[in-house]
Amino acid sequence: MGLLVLENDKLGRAGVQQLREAAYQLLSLIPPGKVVSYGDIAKALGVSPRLIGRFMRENENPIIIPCHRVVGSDGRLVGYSLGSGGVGLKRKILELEGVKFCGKKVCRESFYDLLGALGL
DNA sequence: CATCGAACCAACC
DNA sequence: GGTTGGTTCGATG
Repeated sequence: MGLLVLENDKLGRAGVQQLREAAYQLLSLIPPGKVVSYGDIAKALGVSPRLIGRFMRENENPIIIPCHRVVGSDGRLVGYSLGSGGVGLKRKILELEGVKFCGKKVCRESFYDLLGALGL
């Protein structure tokens, strides 16, 4: 099953692009009704959370890249406020997916244990 | 719970 | 070289 490109010590310019692919894979393997935080992906890939955010924003495949399934570490809805109606829409989509909301944030149990799934 | 400041890393100017 | 992000965490009130 070899999958994902982990164990990167140093990343060059090309490495970043590879990271982008890995990030997309991770996002695509997130089950419906679950979400992950930028920090989780960042930790899984060993990069800074900001980098992940940039990947989502500059993503070229919004179809296979459910960026709306990515939320803040606290479960708060972030992003999606630049080009869309706002986090309100995002929340609606997540609710439709089956994600449980705790007031203004996503319930902790709705988080997908990405690190655990990767064996970290 | 809201705000401020600092850290991280790559891209952009 | 310095600033900016779809962030995060810690401290403060």
